[in-house]
Amino acid sequence: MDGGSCSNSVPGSANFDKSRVLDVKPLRTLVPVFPSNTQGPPFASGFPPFYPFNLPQGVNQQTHNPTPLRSFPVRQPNEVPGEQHEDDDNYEDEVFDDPKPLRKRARKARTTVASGDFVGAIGLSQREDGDREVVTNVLMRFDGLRRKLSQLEDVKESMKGGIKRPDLKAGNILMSKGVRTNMKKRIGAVPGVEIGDIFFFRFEMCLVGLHSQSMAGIDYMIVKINLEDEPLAVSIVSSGGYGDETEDSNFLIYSGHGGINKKEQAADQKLERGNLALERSLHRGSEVRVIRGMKDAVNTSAKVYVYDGLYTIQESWLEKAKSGSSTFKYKLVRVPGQPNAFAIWKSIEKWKEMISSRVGLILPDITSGAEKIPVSLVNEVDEEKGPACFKYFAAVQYPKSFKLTQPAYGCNCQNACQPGNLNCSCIRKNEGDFPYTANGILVSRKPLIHECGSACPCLANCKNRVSQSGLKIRLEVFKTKERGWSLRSWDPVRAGTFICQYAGELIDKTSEDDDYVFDSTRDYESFSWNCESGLIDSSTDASDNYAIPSPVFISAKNIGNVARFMNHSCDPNTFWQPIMYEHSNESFLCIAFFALRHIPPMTELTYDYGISRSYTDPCKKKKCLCGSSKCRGHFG
DNA sequence: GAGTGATCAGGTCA
DNA sequence: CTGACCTGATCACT
Repeated sequence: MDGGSCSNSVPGSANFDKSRVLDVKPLRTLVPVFPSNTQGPPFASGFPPFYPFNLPQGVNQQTHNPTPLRSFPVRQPNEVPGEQHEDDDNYEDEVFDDPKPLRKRARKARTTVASGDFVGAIGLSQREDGDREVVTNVLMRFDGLRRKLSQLEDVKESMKGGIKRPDLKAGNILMSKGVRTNMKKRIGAVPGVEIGDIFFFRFEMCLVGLHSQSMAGIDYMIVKINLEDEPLAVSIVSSGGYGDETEDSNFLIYSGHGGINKKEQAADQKLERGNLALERSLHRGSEVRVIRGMKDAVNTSAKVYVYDGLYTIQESWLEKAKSGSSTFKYKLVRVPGQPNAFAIWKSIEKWKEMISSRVGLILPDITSGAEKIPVSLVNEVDEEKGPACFKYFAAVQYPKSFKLTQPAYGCNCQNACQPGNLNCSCIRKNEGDFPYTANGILVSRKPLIHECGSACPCLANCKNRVSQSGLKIRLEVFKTKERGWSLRSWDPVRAGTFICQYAGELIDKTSEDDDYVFDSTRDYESFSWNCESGLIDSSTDASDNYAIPSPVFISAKNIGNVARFMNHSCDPNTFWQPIMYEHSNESFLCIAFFALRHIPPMTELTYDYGISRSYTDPCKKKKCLCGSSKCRGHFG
């Protein structure tokens, strides 16, 4: 890819009111950065192929990719940030040790107008009223920062005390920097937030203006009606703490707040604040946004929140709890005509209990047990009984010739590799970063991630083996109306979650009649995913706009896994990440897919197929049917 | 182990 | 400025 291009479409780049941008902080420079430092395998100098594959250098590499990859040397203590840190332009804390502060400032001024991308403040008008793009942008930046803070906390874990709340820290930082939207409270829909959107932290809903209380379940605002101030509810979060009735997806019995004392006995609830606002909303027939919270099926200690659209309050009453104290109850009814959201979750619950209740089910498990959890095959749109024949295999098949001849070496950690332990050679290979958070979420995209393998003595519960542990989310292969078979998840998927590898046969190069090929040499649209630098002092991650290196071709035509069903989208919700690990004294490379953002259940999983550089005939490109607003029209 | 309760340091907004 | 509040991570305990 052209790592230096600034014209790519990054979330949040298009519709900013530039005149109102207060503080635009460009991350990327206009000029490609050529690192002089050439240490640090595997992409140290120029453009080598992936470590074990010494394929002849393809034509595409030289002619179409003049930008060398940046290297990722481990930053030495006292190392003066040089050329390679130009991306950190907004890194005020580092300016003092920059040998060329003047030039830096000049560059900043020059690139201000061209920026307006992932990094930078949100325009004032968009802080008040957002749209889909800003909402996505804010959420991506929140999670990037949260993951980074989480990674830093994991390192400090040995130090006692200090409860880990990266979500609060990240939210606090973004709030103070003005990285938020829909600050104006409103009754009814919030621009840019869609019914069915999912959230994993209360702060995410604060930042996009869906529910601006970080803890409280009822959010309300004072509305002037006939010159009188009246509190009206704007949104509620039902998360189970008060024993709400949530069985029917069209109704909800919600309890008022208060009355729960930690030490003393439960007290009567009072008709004040949120309770009063709900009462007034009932009288006025005012609509209330409802967010339903429940346990995350994948990470049972965490919670997921679904925005389930607008409800009206039908009735309210006072109920005696077991303790004898009285509690307010509100019956909310879903406004008809809205797309299903929570109802889908309820259906999935049923399918999980009894697979035969899934309408259109062809096979309960297309993997025939090759994966730890089943992948069902479903067709709800026509009569086709399944995709063309292929052999299901969960991993890549490596031909002999590709196997590494050099001896592999793993780490020598005894139990599980500990973040921050620089004696662990696997961590050192990752520039000192542990690639995943404690619950297995990818922190940052990198040119290559090194996982522990069987050459490492650490135990199988080592957290640095995420891509080797098989499927964790419940997937379904399904027939689409226009785009053949596709893949989606029954479980909600949070950003950075490992989805699957691209399994298949490793081949020399692609043949043009193979629709099931993964080809790393294509042109891929760049995008930002990592934590932007400048938000936290210790953020040393380079921009993730690195060029995609090295030829890797995997054909899933005859042998493959679920990944072969993933369709292309110009606005994808997953991305691929090269991962290397060692096994039986040999190194293996795999392509792993991770969630780019939070993905609600039953949403089609897609990635960017890229555009082949070897086609001279543009007619061979395929017409794109992704339907996104960012659609480039074709792919392949 | 998985599920639950207790505990505690944290945020924002009114 | 204080305090209420349907947090989220962790640990002890079934």
